[in-house]
Amino acid sequence: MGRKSLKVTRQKEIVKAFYEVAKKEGLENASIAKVAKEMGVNPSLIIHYFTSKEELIFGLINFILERYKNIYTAEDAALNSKLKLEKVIDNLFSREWNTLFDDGVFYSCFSLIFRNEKIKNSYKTLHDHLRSLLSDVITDAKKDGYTQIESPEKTADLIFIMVEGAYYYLSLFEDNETYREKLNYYKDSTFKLLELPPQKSN
Amino acid sequence: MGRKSLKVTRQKEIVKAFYEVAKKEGLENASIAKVAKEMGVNPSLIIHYFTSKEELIFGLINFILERYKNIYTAEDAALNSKLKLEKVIDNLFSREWNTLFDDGVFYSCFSLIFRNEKIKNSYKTLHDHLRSLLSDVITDAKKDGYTQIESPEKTADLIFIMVEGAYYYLSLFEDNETYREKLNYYKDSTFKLLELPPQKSN
Amino acid sequence: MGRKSLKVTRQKEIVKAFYEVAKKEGLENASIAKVAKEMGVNPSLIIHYFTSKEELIFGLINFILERYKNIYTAEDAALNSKLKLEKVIDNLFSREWNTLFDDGVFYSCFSLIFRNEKIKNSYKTLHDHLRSLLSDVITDAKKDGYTQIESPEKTADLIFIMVEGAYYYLSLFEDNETYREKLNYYKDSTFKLLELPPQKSN
Amino acid sequence: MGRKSLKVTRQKEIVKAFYEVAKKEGLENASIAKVAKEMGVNPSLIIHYFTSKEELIFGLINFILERYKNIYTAEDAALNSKLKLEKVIDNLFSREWNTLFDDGVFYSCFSLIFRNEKIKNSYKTLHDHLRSLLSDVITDAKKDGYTQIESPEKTADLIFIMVEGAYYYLSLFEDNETYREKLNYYKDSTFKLLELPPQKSN
DNA sequence: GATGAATGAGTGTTCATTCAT
DNA sequence: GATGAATGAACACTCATTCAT
Repeated sequence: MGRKSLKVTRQKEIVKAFYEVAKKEGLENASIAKVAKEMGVNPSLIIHYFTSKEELIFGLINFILERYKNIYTAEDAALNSKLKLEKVIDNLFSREWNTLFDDGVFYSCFSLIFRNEKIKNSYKTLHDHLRSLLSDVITDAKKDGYTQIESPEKTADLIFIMVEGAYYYLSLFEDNETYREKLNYYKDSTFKLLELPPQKSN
Repeated sequence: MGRKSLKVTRQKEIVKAFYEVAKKEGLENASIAKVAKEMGVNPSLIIHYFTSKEELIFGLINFILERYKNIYTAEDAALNSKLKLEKVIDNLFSREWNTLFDDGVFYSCFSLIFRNEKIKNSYKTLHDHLRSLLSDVITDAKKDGYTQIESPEKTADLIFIMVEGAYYYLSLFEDNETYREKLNYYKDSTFKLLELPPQKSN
Repeated sequence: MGRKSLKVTRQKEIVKAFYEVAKKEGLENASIAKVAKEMGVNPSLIIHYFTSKEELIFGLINFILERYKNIYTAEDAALNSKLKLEKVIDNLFSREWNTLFDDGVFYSCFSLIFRNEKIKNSYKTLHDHLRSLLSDVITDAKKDGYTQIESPEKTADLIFIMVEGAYYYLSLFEDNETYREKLNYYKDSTFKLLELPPQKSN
Repeated sequence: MGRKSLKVTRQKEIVKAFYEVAKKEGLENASIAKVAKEMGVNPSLIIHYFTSKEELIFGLINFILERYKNIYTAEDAALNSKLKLEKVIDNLFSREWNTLFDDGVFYSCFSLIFRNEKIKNSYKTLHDHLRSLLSDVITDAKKDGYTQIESPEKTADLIFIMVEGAYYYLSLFEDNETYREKLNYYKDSTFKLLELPPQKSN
C-alpha cells in the first residue's frame, strides 16, 4: 500500500544540512534554497518534508537541544557518586562542549524564545531537565558524604548559571592560554562551591 | 564651526527606529523598508545616512552596548566604597535591567560576533571595560577593609559570568515569584562571594 | 461483465470536491492539492483518475452544465401544454435556480469558452438543446390555442437571453425586496411576450 | 524636492499591459512576471506601483468598466431626443461593442464579484449609472411624445438585461450570418418594447 | 536633505506532474 | 487502488541598493 516512507531519515538529513548552512552563513541567512543546494536537491522537497520554514526551525532547535543534552550526562554508570559528580563538572567546563554545536547558531536560536512561546518552552523544558539531572548527581554525592552543602538544588542552579555565563563570556576569547585559564578558574570555583577539593588543572 | 549637521541626530533617530522594528519583529526580520515606514520616511534616506545595512547594524550594536554600559555604573559619586559596591551589585541583579533593552535583539546581535570580527571586538572592548570597572569598585572596598577577598579581578570575573548566566537563564521565566526568588538567591550568593553580609531581600 | 469499476464513482466524488473548493476559493485558486485535502486523499490519486488538470476542469463543466439543464425541464408530464409552459417560465425565474450552482464558479467556467473550443461547444450544445426544449413547449401551447405568438422559436430565443441577462444583473443584488421585485417584473414581461395572462406574484 | 512622479502614467501602462496578457492567456494565468515581461521591465517595478496583485486587479477592473461606460453614451449632443434614443439602442446592439474589451477577461473579472465586495460595488455602481443614463434618454423621448410606454425606468431595466443576456448568448457564436440575424432580432424587439418603429436592418 | 524610479537577486511557498512501490 | 518521493517551473512579494532629480 503505497511507497515506503523516508520521512524520518530525510528530515534528519535536512535538519543537518540546515544546521550546516546556518553555521556557515548565520541562521538569518540560511534559506530553504541554500539548504536544498547543500543537499543537491530541489527546494520544494524540503517543504514537502517540513511544510514551512517555521517547522524546519523547530527541527533545528530540537537537533541542537538534543546535542546540548549530552553535555550533562555522565555516561559511565560504573562510577561512584563522587567520581560521577567530578566527571559531570569536568564535562561542563571542557572545551569539547564547543565542538558539539556552533555558538552562533545556538544564540540565534535562543533569541527566538522571546517571540515564540513554543521555542521558549522547548528551551525551558530542556534546562529544567538538565538542572534536575545535575541536582540528582549532587544529591547522591551528598548522601555518600562527599559534600556537606546545604541545598543540592540551589547549588545546581548556581552552577548552571555559571556555566551559561562562562560560555557566553568565553565566546569573546579565542581558544588560547587566557581562555583555558579562565575556564579552569571557573571550574575551580565550582568545586569550591560544592565544597569539594579542587582537581588538577588540565 | 558653521551650522551643525543634521547627520548625527538623524542617525540616532534611524538607529532608534531600527531597534524598535527589531524589537517588534526580530532582528532577522528588520529591514530598511520597515525602518523607513516606522519613521514615515523614504528608504533611500536611510541608505543615505548609513550607506549599507551592515553599517546600520553596527549603529544598532553601539546603541545597545551604550545602554548596556549604564548597568555597571553607580552614578552617585558621593557614596563610600562599600555602599558603592553594594549599589553596583544591586544594579546588576535588579529587574530594571531588562527594561533597558530587548533581550531578543540583544542575543541576535550577540550571535553576530561569531561571524564578524568587528562586532566581536565591540563586545569584547565593552566587556573588558565593564569588568575592570567592577574590579575597581571591589578593589576600593578591599582597600577600605570592607572585604578580605584575595583577587578583586578574579572575583569580578566570576561575578561577571554569574550575571550573564543569570540573565540568560531567567529569560526563560516570566517576571513572577520564582523569577524574583532566583534573582535574589543569585544576588545573595554574590555577596557571599564578596565576603559581604547579605542585604535585605526586596 | 465482471466487477464494476470504481472509476466512475470516484471521478464523480473528485469533481464534486473540486466544485466545493472552487466555490469556496474561486476556480482560479482551486488546485489539485486542495481538492485532495478536501477529500482526505493523496494528490496523485486525482491525477490518476483525470490524467491532467484540464480533464478535471472538463469534468467540472459537465457537472455544472448537467445541473443547469434541470432548470429547463418541467418534470410533471401529466400537465397540459399551458400549465407546462407556465411551470417552465416559473422555474426559469425562480430563486431556487441560484441554489443549484455557485455563480462565481459558473462565470469562471464560462470565461473559458473564449480560449477553449471544446468548452465552448459544450456550452453551445447545451444552450441549443435548452432553447429547443423551450421552443417545443411554446409550440405545444400554441397548437392548443393558448397563445397566438408568431414564432415560438424566436420567442424562445428572446426569453432565453432575458433569463441570462436577468441572472447576470441580479448577481449584483442581495436576495431581498428589490431582488424579488425585479425578478417578478422580468417574469411578468415574459408572460406578456408570450401573450399569456400574468400570474399571481409570489 | 525629490524626483518627478510617474505614478499615474506608469500605472496606466501597467494596467494596459496586464489587460493584454489577460486577453492572451486568461486572467487566471496573467502573472506579474508576465506583465513585466510584456513591458520589458522588472517585476518588482509593478509591485512598486501597485503594492499587490489585488490592487492590480482593481486597476484592471476600473480600466474595463471605464471602457464599458462608453457604450451607453451617445456623444452627439445636437441630436433630438428620438434620434438620441435610437443612437443609444444602436450602440447597445452594435458589434463594435465586442472590440472594446475582451469578453473572456470581462467574465473572469465579473466572476470576482462573488467573493469580493469591493469589486461587486464597482460593478453595481457602474450598472446603476448606466441604467439611469438609459432611463433618462427614454424619459426625454417620452416627454417629446415619441413613445407612450408607461415606465421609462422599468423599460430601461428590461432593455438592460436583454443586452447583457444577448452578449452572453452571442459569445457562443462566431460573428457570422446567424450572429447578425440574432443581434438584429434582439434590436428589433427592443424597438418594439419601446413602441418605436423598427429601424432598417444593417 | 529628501524623494521616487528602477533593478536584480532572493525569499518562502504552491503548482501540476511523473514515477516507484 | 493508493501512497509517497521527487522534480522543476512558477508564483507573489521583499530585499538592499543605485541613481536621477
